[in-house]
Amino acid sequence: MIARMIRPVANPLPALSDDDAARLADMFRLLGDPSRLRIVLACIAGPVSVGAIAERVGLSLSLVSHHLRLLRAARLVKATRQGKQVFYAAADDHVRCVIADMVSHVGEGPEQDEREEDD
Amino acid sequence: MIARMIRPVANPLPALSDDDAARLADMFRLLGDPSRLRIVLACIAGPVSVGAIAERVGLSLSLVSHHLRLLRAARLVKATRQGKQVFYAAADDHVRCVIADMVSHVGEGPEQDEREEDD
DNA sequence: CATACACTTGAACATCTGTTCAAATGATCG
DNA sequence: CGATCATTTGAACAGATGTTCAAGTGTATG
Repeated sequence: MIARMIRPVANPLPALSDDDAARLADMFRLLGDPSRLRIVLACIAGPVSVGAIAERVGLSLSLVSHHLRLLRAARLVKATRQGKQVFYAAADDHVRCVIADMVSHVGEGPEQDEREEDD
Repeated sequence: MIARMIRPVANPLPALSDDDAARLADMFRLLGDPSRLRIVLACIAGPVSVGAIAERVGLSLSLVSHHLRLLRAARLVKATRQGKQVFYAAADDHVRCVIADMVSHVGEGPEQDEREEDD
């Protein structure tokens, strides 16, 4: 019940420059890979070590690390060293919001490819 | 003022299945291409013809059509025929939200690649 | 110092994906 | 019907991208 709270009906999106659009696209592209997205989802849960992530999502340590590097560079996740381990967490609430919104969108309709729907 | 309204601090994101994650990733991947994202942005403005989009974003008719097909299949945009022309618009407010949230994220910090920031 | 653990890095490979060009479809008008 | 406009489609190509394997850091422990 409290899950789906007051949703502002979307900001006006003040005319992004082509450069801004490119930066945005970079972010979306990072979330656009299933493995990487699952890694991000694992990080949203809370600070998790690389090994824990790898096990959770069922990917090699190496691959997870590669992905984390990209996500870190884009500031989608942030890292914290603690002894031998490195813990990763979602950078801020925006990434959670973005994903939550997209979940809403997907949950909307079972996605069928039709030409028009104005009949 | 009314633009940035009450922002719920993000839904709990109720444990997505690997399948759901894949579907989500598909959506994000579509927004992850600069050309395609600019097309979506053009569609958010309001119902626009393919030709108008092509001119606005500076891409060939053919390419825009190819992209629109993918966006349509993912229900990110919806099409409406009107005479010879076909008008496209953003499917719903969710896509606007998603993009707006990502804008917020990018606007947050000028993105630098550091190992840790807990000092 | 040497060993072991946790993670990172680099190069190589196969695959996917955006783009282009040419041809085809659909719709309106004379 | 033939012509023309608006959009779509298919095949083909170059470049980007995810994945793997092997080797390289860095940190604690004995």
